[in-house]
This record gives sequence, structure tokens and C-alpha cells, in this order.
Amino acid sequence: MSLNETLKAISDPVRRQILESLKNQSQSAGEIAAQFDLSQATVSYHLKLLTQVGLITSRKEKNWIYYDLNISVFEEILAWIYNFSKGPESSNSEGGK
Amino acid sequence: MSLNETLKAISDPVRRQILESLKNQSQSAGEIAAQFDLSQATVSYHLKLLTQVGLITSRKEKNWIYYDLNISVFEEILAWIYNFSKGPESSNSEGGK
DNA sequence: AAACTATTTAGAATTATTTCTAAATAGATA
DNA sequence: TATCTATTTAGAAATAATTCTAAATAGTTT
Repeated sequence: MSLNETLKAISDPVRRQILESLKNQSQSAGEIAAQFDLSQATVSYHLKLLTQVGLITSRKEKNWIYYDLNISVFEEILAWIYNFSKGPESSNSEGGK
Repeated sequence: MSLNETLKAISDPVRRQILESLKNQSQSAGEIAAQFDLSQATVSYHLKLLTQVGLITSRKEKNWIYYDLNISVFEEILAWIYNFSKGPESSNSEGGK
């Protein structure tokens, strides 16, 4: 997915908390939702967004849908940031209407 | 400034383009604004936001206000991301209403 | 001082994101 | 099959972010 989408995804505190929660173990949608003072539907919306952007993956098991962190996507963000500490060969983050 | 604010700041494509433009040279508000198809006021709003978050600094010189990139703030973002590739000693991104 | 230049501030309009409730799916169990 | 459980989808309401125009600042130049 695009860097733009990825950065937007991690710019929300609820979504970051979801990622951090998944850092230690795989969890079902319900288990994740239980950690928030938000409706299940709202958490489901955030999970969908994180999935679209590739930051998490999901797998169905019995009655539950388990979510897992997908660390590899962070590399894209790192690459963008490294561009600033490195030389002047400029990068290019789409956008700028 | 907070990680939350910083991530929100870089989640906007216009602001990322400003950062990238400042990567190579210091520029005045007008020079920066000229690169966008947006009003000067709008660009000024983005510059203010980036300044608040510490990603850029400004200095007045004659009739102009020059902006400079402040790379050090990126470290905070890097630290957050590194937490995922590293062990399980969990971090903590405020938020989660 | 008056006029000019560069930029910001205010406030409103527009657009996007988040959240909620209610209903829909889809699979599991009785 | 009927019912139950976990989760998602739809659509509306609430909140937040972006953008604009017009006016305000502040410092320069004549």
C-alpha cells in the first residue's frame, strides 16, 4: 500500500494501540475490542483499515478472526525517514494537490 | 512534542512535501508556498503545524521568514517503529480514549 | 509617515475521519 | 434447523482537519 495510507494508519492513537497490543500475541477482534472503550463496530473499522494498509493480517479460526502484526510494512516508513538523514538524492511522497 | 502530534504532522502529503523541499535548502514561506496550488494562508497553516511539532524551525531575515528542517525529531518516530522489530518490552503510545 | 512586501490570523465553508446504533453475515452448537 | 456467538457492514451523527477569503501584523523602503 502507499506510504500515505500507511502513515495515516499509524497517525491514529487507537490504531497504534492495536498494533502495540498485537506486538506480543495474536488476538481476536473481540479481545482487541475489549481493551477499548469503543464499540466493537468501531474497533472493527480500525482493524479493517490496518488490514488494508498491510500492517496486520487476519485469519479465521473456528468462531473467531485472529489478527497478527505484520512488521515488514514498517520498513517503508523507515525508508522514508532515512531519506532525511541521508544525502540529497530527494525522495517523493505523492501528494501536494 | 508528542509522538501523536508528530505522526499526525507527517501523515499529510502537503506537509511531507514541505519537509522534503526543505531537505535540500532553507526556504522562505513564499518560496515554499509557490510550490503548491494552495493559498499562502493554507501553506502558512501547515508551516505553523510543522513548527509546533518541532519538525521545522523558523528564523526571520529582513522581510522574510525562513524555514529549516529539524531532523532530530525524526528520531522519536524511529524509536517507536524500532519497538516492533525489537523484543517484547512494550512501549506506550498515549491515547485509546 | 505612507505605501509596499511577506506572512500570519480569524472565521467560515468544505471535506475527511471517527464513532455510534441497528441490521446483516457466517459459522458453530444444540 | 433454530439459535447462539463473533464479527462486519450500512448509514447517520459527531468531531476533526483542511482550505479559502478577507483582514491584520510587522517590518521595509521611499
